Amino acid sequence: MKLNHEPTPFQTKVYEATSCIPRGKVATYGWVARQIGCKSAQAVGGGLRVNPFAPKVPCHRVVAADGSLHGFAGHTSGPLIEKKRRLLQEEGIAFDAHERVMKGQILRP
DNA sequence: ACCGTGACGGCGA
DNA sequence: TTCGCCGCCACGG
Repeated sequence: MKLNHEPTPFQTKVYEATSCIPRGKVATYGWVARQIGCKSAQAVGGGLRVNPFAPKVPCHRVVAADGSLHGFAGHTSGPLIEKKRRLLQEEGIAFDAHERVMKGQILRP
């Protein structure tokens, strides 16, 4: 039985690429977009926003190009975002005084 | 089929 | 360095 709507082919690609992000590192929306051959990072974000596999797919390892955290589990702000940062720290990701992931931890194309 | 919206990215001031 | 504007792609109504 289908408890939720099935993701589109595009979304499946996004989830797959996101799953490829190794633990202890993070990737940018643009990076994921490039992996799936998409020129719009915003489209990737739009897909993760409705991601029904929230903790299953390491979407918390996807950050903005400048290293700042945007959304998580459909929330653009709030305690969920803090949780996201917490998860990353637990995985060994280091943040600077600006609450941004250090560039060195970000996967680069 | 069209339009508005959104977890972005890059560049210029 | 920070702020704002525009362009970009996919989805839902």
